Amino acid sequence: MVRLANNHISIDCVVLGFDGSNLRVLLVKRSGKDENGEYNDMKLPGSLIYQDEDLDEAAMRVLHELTGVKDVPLQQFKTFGSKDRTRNLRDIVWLERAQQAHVERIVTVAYFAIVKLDAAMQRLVNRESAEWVPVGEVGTLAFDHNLIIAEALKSVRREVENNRSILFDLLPKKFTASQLRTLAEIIHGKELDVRNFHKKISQMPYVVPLEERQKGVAHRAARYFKFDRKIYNTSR
Amino acid sequence: MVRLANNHISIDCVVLGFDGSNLRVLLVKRSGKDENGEYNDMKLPGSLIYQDEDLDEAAMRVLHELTGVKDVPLQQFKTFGSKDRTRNLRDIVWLERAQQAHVERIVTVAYFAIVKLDAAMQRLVNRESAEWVPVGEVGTLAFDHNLIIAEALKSVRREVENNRSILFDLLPKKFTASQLRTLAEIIHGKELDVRNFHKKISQMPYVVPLEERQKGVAHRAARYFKFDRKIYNTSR
DNA sequence: ACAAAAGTGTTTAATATACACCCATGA
DNA sequence: TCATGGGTGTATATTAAACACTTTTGT
Repeated sequence: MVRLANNHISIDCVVLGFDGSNLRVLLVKRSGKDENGEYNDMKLPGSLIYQDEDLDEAAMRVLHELTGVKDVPLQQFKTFGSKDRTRNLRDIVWLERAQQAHVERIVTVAYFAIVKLDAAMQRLVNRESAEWVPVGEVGTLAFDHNLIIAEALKSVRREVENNRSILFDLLPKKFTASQLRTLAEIIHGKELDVRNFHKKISQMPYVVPLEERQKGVAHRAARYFKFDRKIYNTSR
Repeated sequence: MVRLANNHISIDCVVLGFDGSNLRVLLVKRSGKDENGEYNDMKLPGSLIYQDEDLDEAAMRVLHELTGVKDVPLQQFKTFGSKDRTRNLRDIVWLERAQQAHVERIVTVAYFAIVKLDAAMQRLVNRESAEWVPVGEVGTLAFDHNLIIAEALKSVRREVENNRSILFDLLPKKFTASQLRTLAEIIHGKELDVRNFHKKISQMPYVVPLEERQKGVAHRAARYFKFDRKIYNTSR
C-alpha cells in the first residue's frame, strides 16, 4: 500500500488528442451503486498525492500508469477547491469506498496534456477501461470534471496563442496542410481561409514540406509536412 | 477559534500596486527564533483554508483582513506543492509553532491581485506590519514565496496581453500618458516609443483625455486621462 | 536662459484579409 | 466523366515601427 501525503489533495489530468477531425479527451470508466442501483459513468484520470511526490510527479505518474508513455509535457492550469465540488451524493459514496475513510473536501490540481492519438494510444480503449471521447460528446462526469474540461480547453487555447508548437504535438509526425488547418480551426474556434493558411505555412520554416503524398484517396493526393522542432526553437 | 478545512491547503496572495515608477508587492513581516537567535523576515500574506470557505473566498478574506478592501478581483494563477517547499528549517519551526501541530506538507494555491496604491493603501505600512516593497528589491522570503512572486509576474504579463483593462487597475483614477507608458514598459519589459504610444492612446476610445493638467511641476504640465470602463466593455 | 519632461506627423515595413478557379485522383 | 478535396496569387486594408523637433513651466 502506498502512503498518501494526505487525503485532501489530488490531481486530475485532462489528456487531449486529435483524431483528424475532433479533439478527444481521455476518460476512465467508473462504476458503483447508488439509490437507483448500479451505475456506470466516467471521470477524468486522477489520483491523490503520494507521500514522496510533488504535484507534477503525481500527474506524470497517473498519465504513465494509464498510457504507458513518459515524458509527456503536462501543464498545470487551475486548482479546483470549491467546497461543494463533492456535492453529489454518488461522488461522496464512491470516494469514501475508494479511500475507506471519511472525506471532507478534496482540492484537486488540474493538468492538461497533449498527446499524439496514434494506434498505440487508441488501443487503450479496451485495455484500460479508458475511452477517448470527442469533447463535444462528453456526458455528465463525476465531481466537477465537466467544468475542469471546459477550463482546460480555455487554457489550451490560451497556451497555443503564445506557443504554436503545441498544435504539432496533437498531430501525427507526418500531416497534411488540411489536418493542420482543421486543428487550428478547432482551437481558434473559427474557420480559416485556405489560401491564406497555405501562405502562412510556407512562411513557417519549421513546417517542412515532404516529397511524400497521400495514397489511395479519391481526390488529388495531399502533400505531407513535418514539424521540425530544432528549427522552431532557433527561429524565434 | 476558526475551524480549518485541514492543515494541508493554504492560499497566498501576491498583491501588486504601482507607485508611479515601480511595481510594488505587499509583504507582511514575520519574526521568530532559529539557531542564530531572533530573526525578522517577510512573507506573502496568506492563510490556511477554513472549513466553510472556497479557495477564492479564503483569498478574498486574507486580502480584506489585511487591506480593508473588498471586491478586489483576485485571480488564481498557480498552485505550489513541491514536497520541499518547506525545506527550510526556519519555515518548519515557524509553521509548527503557528499551527501547534506537526506539519508534513502544505500545498498553496497562489492568487494575484491588482490594486490602486493610493494613500489609504500606503497607510498599511505602519498599521499592519505590512510593507509595499518594490518587486526589484524583495529580499529572501519565507518558503518558496520568491518563486511565487516570480510566477505571479509572469501571469500578470500574460493576463495584460489579453485584457488591457488590468493596467488601469494599477493606475490612479486620473493619470498622465507617461504614467501609463511607464507602467506598460514595466509590464512588457521593453521601452515604448513616445509618439507611437500617444497615437495608440488616442485610438483607444476608453482612455478619455480630461481638461485638467498637472500643477506645480517644473516643466510643461501633462494632461490627465481617465479610464472609462463602460466604453471599454462595449468597444470590443 | 536653462533644465526637464510633454507633446506632436509622416514614412515605411510587416501583417492580415478578401476573394475564385484549376488540379489530381479513384470510383 | 464526375465527385471530392488539394492547391495556388494578387490586391487592399490594417497595424507596427522608426524617427526629431517644438512647447510649456519653474527655477
